[in-house]
Amino acid sequence: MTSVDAVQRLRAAGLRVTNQRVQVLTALDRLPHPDVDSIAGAVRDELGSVSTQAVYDVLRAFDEAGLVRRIEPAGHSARFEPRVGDNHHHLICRGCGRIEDVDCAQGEAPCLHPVDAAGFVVEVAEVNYWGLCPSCATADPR
Amino acid sequence: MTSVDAVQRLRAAGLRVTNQRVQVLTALDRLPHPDVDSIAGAVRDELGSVSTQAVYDVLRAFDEAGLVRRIEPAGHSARFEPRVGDNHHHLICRGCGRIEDVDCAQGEAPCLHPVDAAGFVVEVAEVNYWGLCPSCATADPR
DNA sequence: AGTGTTTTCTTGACTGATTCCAGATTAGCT
DNA sequence: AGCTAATCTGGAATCAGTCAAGAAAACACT
Repeated sequence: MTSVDAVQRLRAAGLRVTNQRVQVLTALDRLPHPDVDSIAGAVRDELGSVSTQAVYDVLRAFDEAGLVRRIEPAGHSARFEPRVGDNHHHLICRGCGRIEDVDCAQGEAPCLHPVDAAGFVVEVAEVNYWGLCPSCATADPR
Repeated sequence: MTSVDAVQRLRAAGLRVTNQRVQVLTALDRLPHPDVDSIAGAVRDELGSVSTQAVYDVLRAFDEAGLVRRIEPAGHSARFEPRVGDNHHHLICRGCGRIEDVDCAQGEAPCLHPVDAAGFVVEVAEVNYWGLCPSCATADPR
C-alpha cells in the first residue's frame, strides 16, 4: 500500500521516480488486470490529472524494464499485470472479458514445448483458456 | 484449387454463394495465415475489385459459420486460417510475425486443463509459442 | 542550495484496424 | 420473371495506440 514500496521497486528497476510512475505502479497492484483507461482513471483520482500519453509511456517503460507484463487477449485492448517472472497463464471470459490468473502446471518458461517447433527458437508458451466465468455461465446457459 | 469445392463448402455451411465469398475462401486455402489486406488483395486480383468492407463481412460470416478460424496475435492485426475444428496451436515469430501451425499434443479441445479453473467453464485452450523463426534467429543472435 | 543535462510529461495531430450506416445490388426461393 | 432478405459498396466514424515538439521535472555534480 505504501508508495515507499513502489519507489523502491522503481529504483531497483533503474527507472526514474516520478509521481505518475509511482501512481501507475500502485494502481497496478490494486486493480485486477486493468487496461490503460482504468489505470489512467486511477492515477487521475490520485494526482488530479495525467495525460493518456504519460500512462502509455510509463507502461511501456515498465514493460521493457520487466516490472509489468502486458497481455492482449484477442478482441480486447491491452491489459497489464504486475505479476511477472513466473510465466503463469490466464482464464478469459468470452462473455464479460474478465481475466483470472492460473498457475502454470509445469516448471519454468516455456513451460510447454511444441511437438515440432519447425526450427523456431521458442522462448515462451502463452496459454489462454477461453470460456465463461461463473456469473456469465449461469446468465447465458449453453 | 477448383472453386467448385469452395462453392460446396459454402453451401454446406448454409451460406449464400457469391463471387466474393468464393474468392475469399480460395484465397484462404492458398495463403498462409493471411490478414484482411492480403485476402482483399488476392480477391482483387481475381475479381478486379472488392470493398474492404465486403472482405470484413465475409470473414465474419465465415468465422461465425465455423469455416475459418480467426487468430489475433498480440501486436498484430487479425489473421485467418481455414484449418478448423482440430484445435491446433501456433508458433509466432516475434521478429517478423511469421506464423506456423503446431499440432496439439493431447486430444480434443480444450486439450489442456487449468489446474484451478476458478469456476470458469473452459471451452478451449489457446496456446501461442513465441520465439524466433529460423531466419530471424540467425539474423538477430541473442 | 544552484546549475546543467537527460528523461519524462503534456498537448495535439495522426495512423491503422475495424465498425457503422444508408443505399444499391444480387442470390436463391416461388 | 419477380420478391425478399442477405450481401456489397462507399463513405464516415470510432477506437487503440503512436509520433513529434516543446515544457517540466529528476537526477548528478558542484
